[in-house]
Amino acid sequence: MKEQLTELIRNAVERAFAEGKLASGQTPPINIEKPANEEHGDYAVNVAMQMAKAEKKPPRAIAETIVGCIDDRQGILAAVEIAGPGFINFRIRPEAWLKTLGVVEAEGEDFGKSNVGAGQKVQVEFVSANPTGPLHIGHGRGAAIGDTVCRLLVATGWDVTREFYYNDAGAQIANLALSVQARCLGIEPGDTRWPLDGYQGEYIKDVAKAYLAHETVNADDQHVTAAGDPNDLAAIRRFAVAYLRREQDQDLQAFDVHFDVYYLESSLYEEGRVDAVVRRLVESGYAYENEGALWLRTTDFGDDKDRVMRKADGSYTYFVPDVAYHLAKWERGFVRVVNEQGADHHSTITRVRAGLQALDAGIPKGWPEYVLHQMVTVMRGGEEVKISKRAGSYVTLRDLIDEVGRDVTRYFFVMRKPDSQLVFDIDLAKQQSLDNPVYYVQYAHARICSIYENAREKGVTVPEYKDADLTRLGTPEELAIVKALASFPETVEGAALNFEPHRVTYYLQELAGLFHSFYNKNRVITEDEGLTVARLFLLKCIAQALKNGLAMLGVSAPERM
RNA sequence: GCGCCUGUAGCUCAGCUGGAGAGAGCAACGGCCUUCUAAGCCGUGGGUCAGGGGUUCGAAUCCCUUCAGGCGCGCCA
Repeated sequence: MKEQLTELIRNAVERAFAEGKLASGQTPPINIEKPANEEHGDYAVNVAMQMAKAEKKPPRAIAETIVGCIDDRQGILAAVEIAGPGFINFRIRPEAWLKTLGVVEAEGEDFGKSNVGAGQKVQVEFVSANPTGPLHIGHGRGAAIGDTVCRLLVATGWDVTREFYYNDAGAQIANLALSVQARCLGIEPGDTRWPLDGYQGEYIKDVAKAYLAHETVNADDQHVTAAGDPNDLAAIRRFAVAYLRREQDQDLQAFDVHFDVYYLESSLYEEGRVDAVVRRLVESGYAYENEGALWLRTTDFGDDKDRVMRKADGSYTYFVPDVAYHLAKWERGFVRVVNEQGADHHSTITRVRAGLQALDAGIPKGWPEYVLHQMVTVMRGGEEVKISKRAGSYVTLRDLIDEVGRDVTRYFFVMRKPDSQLVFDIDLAKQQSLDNPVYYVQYAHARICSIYENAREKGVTVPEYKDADLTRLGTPEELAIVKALASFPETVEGAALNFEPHRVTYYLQELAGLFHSFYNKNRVITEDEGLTVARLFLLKCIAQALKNGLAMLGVSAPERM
């Protein structure tokens, strides 16, 4: 609908130019918006105001001219008015609105999708937790946002690769191996032989026990049988990584999050990519030696200080493999790369981009893109639950899913703009009431299914578009629903474009609210067969939109609650 | 001290990339079930959009600044 109207206006402006009624010859971008006030119609456009300067005419006069040039061949307009400082307000004919329901049926599960991505490759990296412990709440938010962004990109026509990157060989992993080894040998935290900054969590004991028992673990990307020898540190490391990767996989599966690629930091070293990147950076002239270390002049690319690449001890800082990894992404042909990560790592953005620019590899300045999410605080019984890895008091993602369910967890994590901090209220999440927006939306879907059931018992089947006489619909509540349905694709597109899944949750709550309101005011199944069929069809469209929207969030649409 | 994020109703938060007397949910108060799920609906009250400047025909939205909160500022990842 919005698109049709945009064309109509653009044509009108161009016709005005062609007929010499307007002089500037420059068509500004047509911004159509939905006025907050209903008296201002269904849509409003501000072109006349935007053109005022170039035309050297008052906006209202320009508006008059444009309106005079509108050629509404399809007859979608009921009224056009010029209002306020120069807005052109449009009212769409109810029949035109109702026609959009045909689209909902025709597209079915695809309703809401579009093809702005045109099948181009995009890679989304998210979670990327190191295998040193179970996934915690922060990873959960990242997983929910990242996966939803992927679903939204798929829905808007992109060819999406989901990728998980992790460090399987660095200092932290060495520390992990030492911690497991200590447990194998019966050493406890606090013991003088306990490794410095060792991982103290209970789960380390489980890893040690499994290792000593020669267990075999199969993770998505790791398959290792334990050697069982507490003196073989390398074997312990391999086993511990696989074990904890498997744990994380189970968490992710419980969350319905799946990856296409697991990328190992160690492979960057094995394939010589890290050395190659350092060489290229030295050749490009942005590197220099100082105090025994090799530095990169990242300040040339907006960083606030230069960064060390190779430490005095000869090893690399983490940011070098990071650059190598992103160069590899670029070479794999991703025109777009999106990194979803916690905002506490935001300083890596400048560094990674600076490193890539210093390569002179023709990588665009703003590549890769980032979605950063702010911290999550967990509340239970009105008190904050502290998350401390070292102390072992630990709210894991799996604990949360087990306690409140996958649907609620996913929904809550994407309910807020990633930029704002999130308070996860476990008590609220567990409530099966109107306080809980997930159930509110799901209930609308279930309610519609229940009405279907009822209709079936009375011998009425769910109708198709061609069976329904939609002119029977026309109450304000019904039209409000139809208009909301028509705006679903725009909502999805906006959410995908801005990496803002919360827009979908707000949309769904609004649509569910419109339905509940309609339901309380009207009966669907009545003696009036024509009206019954028309309304059943409207409900079918609502259910479709709810289901499709929930699917984009990875949340189920139950038929019964 | 510097960088990023945030500041909107008592609480939790939207505000469609600058539009037309500022919205939703919860909480408070008052109503609606012999009829398709009351896990629902309807109504009422509630605001210096943190403060101050600026740009603009027009600012919660953009720029500057002050204040408050969070995160980050390693030859850690």
